[in-house]
Amino acid sequence: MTAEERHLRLYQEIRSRICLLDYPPGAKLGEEALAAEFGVSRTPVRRVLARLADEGLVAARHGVGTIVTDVDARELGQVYELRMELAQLAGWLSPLPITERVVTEAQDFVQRGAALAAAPAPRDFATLNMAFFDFGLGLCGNAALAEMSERLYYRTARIWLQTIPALDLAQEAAFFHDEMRQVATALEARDPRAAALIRRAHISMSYQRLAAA
Amino acid sequence: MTAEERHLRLYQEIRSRICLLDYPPGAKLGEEALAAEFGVSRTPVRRVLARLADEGLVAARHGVGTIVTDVDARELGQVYELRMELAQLAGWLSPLPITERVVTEAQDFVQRGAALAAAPAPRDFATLNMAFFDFGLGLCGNAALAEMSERLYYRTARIWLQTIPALDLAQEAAFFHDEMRQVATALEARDPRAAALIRRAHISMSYQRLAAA
DNA sequence: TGTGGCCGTGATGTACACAACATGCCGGCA
DNA sequence: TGCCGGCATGTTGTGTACATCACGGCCACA
Repeated sequence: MTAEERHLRLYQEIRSRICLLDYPPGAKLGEEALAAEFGVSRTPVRRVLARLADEGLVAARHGVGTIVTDVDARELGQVYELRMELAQLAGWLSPLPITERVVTEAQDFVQRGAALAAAPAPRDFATLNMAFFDFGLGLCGNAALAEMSERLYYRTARIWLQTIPALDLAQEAAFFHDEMRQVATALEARDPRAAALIRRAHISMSYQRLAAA
Repeated sequence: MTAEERHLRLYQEIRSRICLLDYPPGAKLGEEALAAEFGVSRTPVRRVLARLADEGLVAARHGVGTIVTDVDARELGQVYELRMELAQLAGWLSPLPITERVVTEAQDFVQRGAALAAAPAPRDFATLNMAFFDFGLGLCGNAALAEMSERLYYRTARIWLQTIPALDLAQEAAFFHDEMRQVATALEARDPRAAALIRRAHISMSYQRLAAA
């Protein structure tokens, strides 16, 4: 395994733990502890934590520790405002041709969404949401747009699991299932712009519910 | 001076050198050489190069060196497409109130633009362009949007100086001067959306001229 | 003379030791 | 009893030696 692959695995693993609240905001990510867990030295771990710090997910303070950051309301609103616009743009800037395989994947997501709605669990919800988001990135032919969208998504993804206790989990799962059904319908019609508009609408509604809670 | 400040200075300095072609695409950035120049060890330098690698400005290859990347035509087009949209969004998503000081700064940029048009020089051109871009970032109240715009700008900024020999330098300086005049006029009218639309228009026209060369 | 393998050289990647720093505790003193 | 200062402890930041890797030149051999 090459160095870059190791870095990517470590990065995605720790990022995932932050977004799934295995490391909640305020948690201390000890470099030594992580190094021991993954069987490497502090150096590659610091490389990953530096990247997470650049992306705003953690903050390293000398003599104290590397702390998972919190998401304040102002930042959250700004990120969602921008995410809405980018989600729509994904349907207009170089959308990739919708292949049969893409449609099949979308239908598979609908089924997984149905299973989630039947037995909702916060962690499964968040995991499926991340997977569906990654699927959406694959439909975007503009690499820069996909990169920015991913960066923004993961920047605030963790507040979702933080807010779930104040929301109706079953209703949220139903909304999510509906979103996937509508997106799948748009993709079956080979209409990337419709899919993008649906995504934008659901991001908007999701934020409204988040902000109200 | 704190560690983060040192990092930021080093980062901005090296990024500037890349965008001003002091380090042209293909150039090797030796960690040891940079460390010696700035009077530090390889460690902080590697921290900076890692960030530049994450942003796509350089590529570190084990056993070879850290190389300044080139910008291919497809990436350039996608980045400009997205930058146009973001430039317009800056006028709509939380634009900051336009103070008297902002107007004064804009008028100062117009004067500097006039001086540049009177005696055009590629490097001065690029430097003023970067300064004017940073000024524009300060008008955007959406921190996420400003961050993404900056990232995208610096990602392809170097192709400008690369393409200048194939363009009409005096004409480009005149275009740039016009852009600053129009933006200043919009800001004097306290109309951030007009300023944003002007920025978008000039990004679009600038790309058309770049792509034709 | 052409070619293939070996090795020197220099680069980035990793590990580790030490410096710099923040925090909390504990004891002395007013 | 309250407060203040020093110190122990643990953390991130830095420096440095070594491991790993790629490239290019050189030499042996066919």
